[in-house]
Amino acid sequence: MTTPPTTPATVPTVSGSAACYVREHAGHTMTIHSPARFELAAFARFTAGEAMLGLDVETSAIDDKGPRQFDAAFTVRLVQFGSPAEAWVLDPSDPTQRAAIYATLADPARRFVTHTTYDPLAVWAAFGIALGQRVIDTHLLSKLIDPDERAGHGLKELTGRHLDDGLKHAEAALHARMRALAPVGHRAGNAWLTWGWNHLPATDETYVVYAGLDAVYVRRLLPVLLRHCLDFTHLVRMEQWLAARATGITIRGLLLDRPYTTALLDQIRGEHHAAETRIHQTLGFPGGSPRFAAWLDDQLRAAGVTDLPRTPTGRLQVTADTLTALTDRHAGALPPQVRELLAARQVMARTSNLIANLTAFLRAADTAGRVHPQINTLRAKTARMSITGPALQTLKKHDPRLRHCFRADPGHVLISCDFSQVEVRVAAALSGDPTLRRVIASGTDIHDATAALMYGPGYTKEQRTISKRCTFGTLYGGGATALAGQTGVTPEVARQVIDRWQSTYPRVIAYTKRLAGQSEVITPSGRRIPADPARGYANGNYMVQSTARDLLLAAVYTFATAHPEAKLWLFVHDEVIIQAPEHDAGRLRDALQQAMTTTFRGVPIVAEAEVLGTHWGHLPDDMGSQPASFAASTPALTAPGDPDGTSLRH
DNA sequence: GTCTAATGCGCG
DNA sequence: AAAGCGCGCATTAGAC
Repeated sequence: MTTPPTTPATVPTVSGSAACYVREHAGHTMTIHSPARFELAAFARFTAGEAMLGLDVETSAIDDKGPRQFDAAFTVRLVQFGSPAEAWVLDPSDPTQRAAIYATLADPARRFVTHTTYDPLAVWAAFGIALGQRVIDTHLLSKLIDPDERAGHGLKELTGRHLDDGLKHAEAALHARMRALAPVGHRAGNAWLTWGWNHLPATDETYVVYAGLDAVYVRRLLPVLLRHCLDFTHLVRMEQWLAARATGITIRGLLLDRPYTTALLDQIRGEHHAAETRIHQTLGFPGGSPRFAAWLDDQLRAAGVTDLPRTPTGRLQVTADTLTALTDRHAGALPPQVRELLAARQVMARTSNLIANLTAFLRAADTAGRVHPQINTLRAKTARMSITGPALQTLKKHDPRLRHCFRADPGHVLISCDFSQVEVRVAAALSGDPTLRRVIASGTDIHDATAALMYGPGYTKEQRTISKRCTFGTLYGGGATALAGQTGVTPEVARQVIDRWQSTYPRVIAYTKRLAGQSEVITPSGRRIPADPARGYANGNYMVQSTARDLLLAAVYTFATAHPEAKLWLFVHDEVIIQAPEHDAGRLRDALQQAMTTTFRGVPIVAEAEVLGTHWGHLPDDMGSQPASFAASTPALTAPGDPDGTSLRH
């Protein structure tokens, strides 16, 4: 693609800023109307002629670790509406323009195209309007076309690939402008960028042109991407529905039990500090320093302990894991004082992760005590979702104190439902392996039955464990080395176990072998996943993991559309958590379990639902009273409007 | 000290 | 023949 030079043209006006700017890229002329001289009648004519508008917003700078769009200081500085040839850049600080923005966004007949969910969230935060399914996301479409995150799904990359490099030029110009205007003291590192987003004048030509072109280009991109989606338009519909629900979860937010979280953090910090002080006072340097590793290394050498894990530069590796192994194996050989400092260092390792988590919760919460996690509905190649800010899918499950930080809204309870061994069931359904299908149909424990088939009815506990690992290893594409590494058996023994598993379920093996040779995996739902040429063995996992994800989506769709009174609260891969009115908990628990209990190609898919109660994590009774009371201390909260549909807050 | 890449560890 | 899969993010380690 050739790059004709940008043709800046400014339509002169009587005084001050121009009314509009004209830019030409690759033979495409685009007019950008400035907020400096807004004309309501002309804007109304423009919107009346466009059924689908490109939508983009420019906002104040965002701190990713904070409440983002839900921060009290967050503002939308510009709102842009675009057709393929024209953009209107509006400044909401002007009452006339604000009213025009509001009327356009709130019009239930109007559709928008944005890139990512950043803009719909900003629209909610600034105007209280939930766009719901009235918005289509080009990022979502791009992920359906190529689910590989590394394919480049940014708006600049996509428009550069499919249209021309006009946006890239506009962005470069904007950055140059920000650097040029940033005052002394706001130039180091990325400070100029933060300053620019917050303070660049709303009528600055470079800023206005950049903002307007974003809306034009996202609008131009839509039909190009849609053409690539013709083979899976049903997925587009489904994913758009899910994205709107996920945005609803983000908007509603999860209620943080702040008194509990704060008290817990204080307590853990106390433990951490005590351990750190003990080491510092004894040795004269902090437990986290490399000097501690060197000291410990010396002590271990003196005690005759060698052959320990080291970093590439030869330093002793000090992680929670290596410390535990060390204590388990060599504590007896160490003098009491060394043993004690080692234990203190372990406390530090254990508590630092907790502190990081709890701090992140509190930082992410808005003034009402709600966190608004970002949900990427198509993060993994397999379409698995990710949750960030905070990363709620990765909290240590066996320490219920972490999950206990989150609670249902007053008068509500949380209900969780998860699939039982869904990946094994999906593998049975897709491969059609008669033995595995029979095992599942019989309703007995899959791992018990597998061990019995492999070793006879008198199988040992160890044999059950290794055959279970073998089942998962096969689904993941693992081999003898991996199995040996996990179980401690020799690779030869692992090889024999795998052989036994393979002759028990030969059709599963034949199926994954067949998939391994393909350059692309197409799932039953029509999803296309490109294979990694060097790792064809991963294809089986892509297929199974992705299909399991789509079974969850189908079930959630069935449930959520039938029961709008229950609110989706969180997804954890093969588990969904909803929030329901307390008085309705039993009925909605049953309905959720029923929706998730289905049949896939003749194989039963089983799910189990459970009413969790007011909090996510359940504390054992002896932990309940530990950190300060929280039950009655939650302040009355202003309930946000219902963001699931297309609704208005005010 | 500051930055980044790798590692470790949490979840499924 | 051999190959564990998919994530997020704090910590660690090393370069500058």
